[in-house]
Amino acid sequence: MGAAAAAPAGLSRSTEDYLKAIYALGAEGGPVQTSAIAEALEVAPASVSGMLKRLAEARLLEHVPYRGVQLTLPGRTAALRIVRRHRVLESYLTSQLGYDWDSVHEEAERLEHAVSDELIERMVRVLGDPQHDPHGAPIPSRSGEIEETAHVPLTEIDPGLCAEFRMVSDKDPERLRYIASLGLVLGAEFEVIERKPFRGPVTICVREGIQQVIGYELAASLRCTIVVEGGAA
Amino acid sequence: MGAAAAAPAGLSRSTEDYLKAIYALGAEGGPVQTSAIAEALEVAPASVSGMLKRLAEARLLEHVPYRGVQLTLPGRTAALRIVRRHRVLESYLTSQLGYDWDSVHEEAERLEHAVSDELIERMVRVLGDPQHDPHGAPIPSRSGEIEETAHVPLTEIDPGLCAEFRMVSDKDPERLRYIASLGLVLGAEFEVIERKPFRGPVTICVREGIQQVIGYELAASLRCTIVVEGGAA
DNA sequence: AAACATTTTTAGTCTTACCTAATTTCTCCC
DNA sequence: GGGAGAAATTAGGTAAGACTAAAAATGTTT
Repeated sequence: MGAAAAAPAGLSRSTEDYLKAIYALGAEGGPVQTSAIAEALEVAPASVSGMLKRLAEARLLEHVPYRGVQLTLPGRTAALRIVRRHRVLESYLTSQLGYDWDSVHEEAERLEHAVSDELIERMVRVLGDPQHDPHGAPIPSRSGEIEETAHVPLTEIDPGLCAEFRMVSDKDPERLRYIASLGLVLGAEFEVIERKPFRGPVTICVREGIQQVIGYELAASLRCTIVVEGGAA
Repeated sequence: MGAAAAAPAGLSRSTEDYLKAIYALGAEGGPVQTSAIAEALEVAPASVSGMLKRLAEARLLEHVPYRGVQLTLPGRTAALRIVRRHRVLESYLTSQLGYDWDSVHEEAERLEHAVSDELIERMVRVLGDPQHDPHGAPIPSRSGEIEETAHVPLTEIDPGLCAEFRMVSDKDPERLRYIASLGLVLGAEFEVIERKPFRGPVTICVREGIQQVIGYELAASLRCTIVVEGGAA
């Protein structure tokens, strides 16, 4: 039973988008609301209701009317297959075709529905089995396992501590360009200098003498791990 | 005026498939019949009639009812854009991702509708501006120009002459595998030994002492150029 | 030129997936 | 416990793109 849970083939582009969105929204396991899906996919809530009925009939999710939805195992497996495709594509486009981390998302978003499993596995082979995409997100395995990320938002790290920048959402190109302009590339280490109250900005020091002030919203999107001084040796 | 004729963006997958099929069928300039399109795309003739009406309304082709269709300049440009994508993809998948010439077609067929122009141009850059796809078909330029091919079917080459294998359709994987198994790779030189009448088989000699007998249908699909003995120096 | 065959088009359905508008359900507050 | 407001669903419509069956145009034969 170790293998994948019969990932259903031949899902429509729309179906794949819904499953992916529901998976992303329901990462914590709780039920996902219609309005959240509507917002994520930029469609009217009524359209979502209609699609949820079809997806529930196909046993890809369970729908409790007026309450929300939850992916079934086959639904989750199908969603993770798309997530794998998306992240492998982002990795490949970045490493082999010169894309920047702010422009790959859009391209991967279209390609993920068109590539074959074989092509994805060929890309994986060329890349040497990458574990994370260019934004630090873990790439699910072929059988649908995904690494648990235990990252902390920058807004929750106490001043004085050192941290490493580990992950950020790939959705907004402008934000990604701005982050890079601050000197924050994946794996960058920095010290938290100050944190203003009431959702105020966070000040960090990326390199000796260079401080950056980061607004709360942006800081909250930066996922980090706290660096233990002298971790090795 | 030198540039492309305003290639319309945002065509549906179906629309792109129709334009590509009509372009391929109408290579000689004559009108293309409904039934030919239906057969090429494996849809009912009635479905083709419906789509032709939409395409004519969009000014992508001219439709004379009961007679046939012909692409307009914008239609031809759009078709050549798809052909370019398809052939660049086939070249890239073969050269960079280890696909064989018999398996690339299917993958390219799906990807051609999903890739951006930017990705295609990036692939072109990695490949060093290839002029032909893995089956010898010319790759249209970005502005929609395409090389005229003046190849001869193997069935029309007289015994005693030497020829070079230049191009073959990418559609049938089994046929491609068989062709390769005969020692016929693109650019291979051979001598025509014998040609039986009444659409009979053609015998060729690929290497000293090794003769191959090729059925008429297959031989007709092999496009070649006649080799002039001692062409250089 | 009439009759038959072929090709194409029209007519009428179906499915997917979206929309707006109207209704229903849930939640929260008084 | 009743009502206001938010959220979700149903109802009814549109567009693309496919289908089958029936009708019309074209071509071929005698």
